[in-house]
Amino acid sequence: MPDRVFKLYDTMSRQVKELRTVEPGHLKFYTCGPTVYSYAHIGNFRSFLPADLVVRTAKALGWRVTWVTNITDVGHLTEDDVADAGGEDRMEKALRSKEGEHFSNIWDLAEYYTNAYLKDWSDLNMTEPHVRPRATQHVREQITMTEALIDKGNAYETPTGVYFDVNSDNEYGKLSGNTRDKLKEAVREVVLDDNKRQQADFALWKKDDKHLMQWFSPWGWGFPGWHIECSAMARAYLGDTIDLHSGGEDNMFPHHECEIAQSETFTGKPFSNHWMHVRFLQVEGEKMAKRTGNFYTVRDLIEQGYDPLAVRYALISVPYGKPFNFTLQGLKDAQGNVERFRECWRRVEDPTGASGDSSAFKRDLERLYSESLDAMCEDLNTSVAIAKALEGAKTILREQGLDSARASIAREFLTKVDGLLGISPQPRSKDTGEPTASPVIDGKPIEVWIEERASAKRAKDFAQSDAIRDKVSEAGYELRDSPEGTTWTKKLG
RNA sequence: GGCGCCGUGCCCAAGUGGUUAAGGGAAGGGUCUGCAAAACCCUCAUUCAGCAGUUCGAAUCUGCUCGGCGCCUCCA
Repeated sequence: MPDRVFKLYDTMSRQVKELRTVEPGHLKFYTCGPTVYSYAHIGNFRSFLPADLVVRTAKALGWRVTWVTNITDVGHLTEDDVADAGGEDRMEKALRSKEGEHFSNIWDLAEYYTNAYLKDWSDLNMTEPHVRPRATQHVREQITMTEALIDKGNAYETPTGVYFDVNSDNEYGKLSGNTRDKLKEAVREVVLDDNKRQQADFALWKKDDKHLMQWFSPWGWGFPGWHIECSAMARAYLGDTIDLHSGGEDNMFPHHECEIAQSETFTGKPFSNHWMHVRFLQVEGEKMAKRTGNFYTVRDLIEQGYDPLAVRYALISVPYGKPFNFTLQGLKDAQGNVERFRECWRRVEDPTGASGDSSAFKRDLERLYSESLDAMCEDLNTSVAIAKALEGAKTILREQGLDSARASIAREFLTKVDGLLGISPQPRSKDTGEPTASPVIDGKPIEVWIEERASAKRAKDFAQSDAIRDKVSEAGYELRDSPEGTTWTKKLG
């Protein structure tokens, strides 16, 4: 296999460039995770999925990967008048609006939504990171870092908290282009906080002895600022300089800008050598919003009968740097293609064909996998990578019956493609457990209808069997006959 | 006001200087099947928003026009 170069767009240098690792063959990668104040929505996962694809691609290249992605379980503030200076804590707000539903306190709320997030993550077949640190478990490191920044003259204490002095960092603004001069010219209305040296200064620590989550610090009771958690956790697990840092495009400023300022003034070394940002998605051509009714969580879509892998497929079908319009039609298209991979696996598990020369078959599949990996190395060109994988699926399905040699070749292809893209699911042993509840139609479970239809078919009473099919169909389910019997699936809305 | 993205067949979409403009969906035809589904085969852009220019050569580069969108201290 020729040595491949893994290229990714780098926000800092504004160009596609090779992803290099400080330690040869070992990628150290940090991804900003969600604040767990509600269910994560498909937009959250649209931005996490490319990180998963970076990890998969790096592994396919034979690299070792250490991937850290955090969970922000202490809320940052809702008001943006002045950098982190005011507003309401997002998690406290969520607790108040949802109090009495499930949660007795804010820690329960964080725990509940953390678990929901982890379930969605796993449903979408995302790679497990090596560490998934939580902000509340690293407050000590955040305090230590804040103290050091005060000592170095990069931060100062006021009656309301500790702030980072952006004037002490000449490079502030290098990622987003929001340099200190430009920030002064910002046209937005801002409320000046007299406690701060300049409005662009952001909080490292907020003094607040009323906050629902508070810790004791050298500055009294309070809680850490939003940006400092990622600096502290990235350093704790990956060291002073990491190879790659990713997040949604909104993270670029202020979050990542502030992380860079904190980390680089603290260590005196580069924080991350490569920056990746994912564009926000739209839904049915509009910004996703609860108000417009186009707001989806992963569990919403699964509830509606969509395959979680189809959701994954749809969300990665367009490269991460392009505007992406998520549509239900696109999701249906995705579902059909995921089914196609499933059909490939069925045939691989049950080879029936006569043996013959399989060398061309092998050569084609090896080439297609290689082209798929090439595409991923070109700034994660998932459109092309998926197209190559699908060509492989068609190559497999074209063989009327696979002999054992071809089945083995096909199995290797499907396994490798699944490792790279995660959309060609190797069937787990005897299904995934969790039997789906049988729907009841006109007072009878669907299994009874299937049995009655089978009897009608045996009696050649096709009018009756078709009537049953229609009845089940009207109830929203589809029957599918196969040599092994009849199965049912929920029809998609 | 600043920064940036996009406009390719009925729909989604890859391609960013040079052989036949990927792939998926839909649609039409066919094979198979009691029906349905699945699967396979065939058909489906002389053309890339418009105009002007650079070039031997442009969907790809430059300029302008029209249209859609994102970010700029809540947000993935």
